[in-house]
Amino acid sequence: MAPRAAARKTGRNSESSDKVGVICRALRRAIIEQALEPGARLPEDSLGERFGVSRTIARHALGQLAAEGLVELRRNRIAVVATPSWQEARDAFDIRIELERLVVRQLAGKLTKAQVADLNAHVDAEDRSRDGSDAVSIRLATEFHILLASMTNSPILLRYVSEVAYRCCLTLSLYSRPHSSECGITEHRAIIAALVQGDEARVMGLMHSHLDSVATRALVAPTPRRGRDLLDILAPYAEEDGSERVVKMAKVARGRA
Amino acid sequence: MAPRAAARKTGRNSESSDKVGVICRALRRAIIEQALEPGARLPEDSLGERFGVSRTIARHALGQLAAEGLVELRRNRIAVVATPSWQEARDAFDIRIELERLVVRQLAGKLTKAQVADLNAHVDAEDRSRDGSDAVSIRLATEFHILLASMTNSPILLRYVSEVAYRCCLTLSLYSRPHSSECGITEHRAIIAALVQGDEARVMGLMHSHLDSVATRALVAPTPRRGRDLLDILAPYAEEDGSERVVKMAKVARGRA
DNA sequence: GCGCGGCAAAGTGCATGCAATTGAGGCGCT
DNA sequence: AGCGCCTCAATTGCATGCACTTTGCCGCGC
Repeated sequence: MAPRAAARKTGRNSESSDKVGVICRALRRAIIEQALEPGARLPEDSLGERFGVSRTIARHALGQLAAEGLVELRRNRIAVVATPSWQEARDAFDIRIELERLVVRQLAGKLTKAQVADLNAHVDAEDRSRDGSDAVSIRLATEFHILLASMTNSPILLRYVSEVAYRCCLTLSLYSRPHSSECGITEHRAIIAALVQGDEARVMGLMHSHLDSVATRALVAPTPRRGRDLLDILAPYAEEDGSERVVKMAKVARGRA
Repeated sequence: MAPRAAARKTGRNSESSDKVGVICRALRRAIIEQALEPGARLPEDSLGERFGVSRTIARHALGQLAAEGLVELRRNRIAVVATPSWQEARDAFDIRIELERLVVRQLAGKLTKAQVADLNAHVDAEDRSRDGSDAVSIRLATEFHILLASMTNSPILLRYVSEVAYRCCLTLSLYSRPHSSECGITEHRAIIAALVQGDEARVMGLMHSHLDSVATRALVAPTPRRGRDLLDILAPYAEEDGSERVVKMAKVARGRA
């Protein structure tokens, strides 16, 4: 009733109930903070119950997350948090390096005062988080890069950088030593400075070496060494019945033998 | 029953009924062949009816395509084929250039005989398609790049190259002159040759200039000039109720000129 | 003691039904 | 005629129900 009168409210309303989005964001965050480890089971019912929605919605959210590579969906089986292979982790970092070079190239010398302030505030938050849990500082480090990407005003670039950064973040929980993280903060500050200064080549170099160092520091072992990895190694063998599979970007790469 | 015995069949079965995937592939293809123009409406019921599934499945497929940026999903409104802005088209090409440089860098000098044969066969097909419809040759040109990406054995790279290539393909139907396409074929052959020869720098340069020339040749006008563009231009203004919105790649474009 | 076969619980795959929202045309008012 | 309200068909948002698949478990035969 009074549809016309309510129409004004509708605008605000349209944002409010994005249930799928809420679940996606929550899960993404839980995954990158390692509250959900790779391999963790994500049954639709439990998800639905936890978030107060039906399986339909939970399922849809899992679909989105699977499209982003954070979740693995196997037919008739419980969805699990993705467990990227070491090779996939390397590939993700390679892609990320190129994408973020693009980001800083577009941004060099073009940041507004407000944006610089935002960036500095974020790095300050990173600094403060060094006392807290590792998980939070890893998340903040990742979000620094996403914040940067959001400043390009390129929705596409933002989306790809976000995705690949989350994936890289996920791999850290698999292949990195317990340590890490705090080291990147000074590099973040250097990147901001170089961006303000506006030297394209220099800032691209900085970003490149920053990510490269994170990658090589993080991805320590050519073969994963963690509790679950026997299962990981066996997975590709146990999976198939012999028939070839279309390039579904599923498991093609595993074979590094 | 006889679950153990039936297990053999299950393997074959698992491939057969991927209804969501079937719909996605069909729609993707229809979109890049311009059977579905940007702005075309995609109601869930019609889709479901056409493919013999329920709305639930059609909806899920639309969700996936929206995640890939081929479809725009607005709450409580009919889904439509995406209508990227000119700027988004440029951004997509920029990203694509970087990603495909990565592809050829990984592939240079590492192609097997079989792979080279596949590539040549594909380009032959492109050649033959010059008599046929523009749509098909555009699709084949795009698929050449995807074929290349699939040879890297990096599922992640393959996924991103595919997505961004499809998006670029989509923009061609909006911003390019009727002409085009056949020109790229000789460049494809040159790239294959350089890959076989194995000169990394050279093949990266070739790929770069190939894509760059496609982009600049294709994206002719800084402001789109096509039937529906008054609506396009007005869309961002008509959209909001004043509250800020994160760059959400929102666009409104209804057909019906 | 050990493995095989089957049963039951858990979980997914999908369709359908109902409420809510939107968009468009009709109707009256000015 | 022009303008705005109101109503209704079209369409989406979401939950629920049913069938099928998978998996763990228990008992049976060897």
